[in-house]
Amino acid sequence: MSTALVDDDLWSAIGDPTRRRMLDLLLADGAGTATTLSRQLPVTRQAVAKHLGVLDRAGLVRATPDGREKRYRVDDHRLERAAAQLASVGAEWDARLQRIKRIAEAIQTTRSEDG
Amino acid sequence: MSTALVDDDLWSAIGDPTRRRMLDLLLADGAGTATTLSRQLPVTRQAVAKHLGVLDRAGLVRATPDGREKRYRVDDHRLERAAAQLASVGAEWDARLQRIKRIAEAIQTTRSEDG
DNA sequence: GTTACTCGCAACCAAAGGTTGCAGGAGGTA
DNA sequence: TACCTCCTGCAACCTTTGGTTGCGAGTAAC
Repeated sequence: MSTALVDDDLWSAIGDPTRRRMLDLLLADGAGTATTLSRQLPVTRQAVAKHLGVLDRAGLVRATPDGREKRYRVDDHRLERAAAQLASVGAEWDARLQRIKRIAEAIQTTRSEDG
Repeated sequence: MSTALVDDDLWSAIGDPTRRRMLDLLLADGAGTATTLSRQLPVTRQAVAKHLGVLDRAGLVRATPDGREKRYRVDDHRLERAAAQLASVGAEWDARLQRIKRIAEAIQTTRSEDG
């Protein structure tokens, strides 16, 4: 079962569209704070801060206190793992669909031979 | 930006773990009703029915009234598209990470040459 | 016709994403 | 030092969503 392979915390962390955009921004800029990210997003700083908390607990980002700022950076290994899980679920579904197609074709063939 | 390529309705439909398990079950069994699915899941029939509504509106499943039952089947094309989107987001993140690694290595090299 | 099973609707609850408002700490500057 | 600015964190509140229970209605089988 494809979902059995998936770390549900990791998945739910990347399941939210705002959090995915935040990861994109962090990757593009290298790092960012709740304030800088909120300036590039259609949500408030507090919403971003909550999301950063979720991503932090999921291990996808890590914080570095820097003066009065709290600078966040993507954890490469964790995001790689998340990317791999996405790909694996997609691949699993594809494989199932292909299997179903082959079975359907086999049934067609059998019917033609019978009829 | 990776998220820009993603149909948000489609993604949010497959973002829920229960809905992913439902898709897995529908693929494995070929078809199912709210009642049969709920028997294989840790949630009630009504919850399953709501999820089927979400999946239906996202186009990932289609319903066929069959006597007193309402039989649901996966829409192959739509799920293929969803799988492709998952894979593409994962691939995009991978590509960004690799790019960052190459840049980091280039900086290392430059520093060694300078120093 | 009665019994059993399925579906759909409505009310209700808890968690999550989002908002506003406010207090506090770290820097820069007169 | 005092002041002003900016970033952070906490708390209250609203709305959506995943989930529940309860109930009424239709279909199938005996």
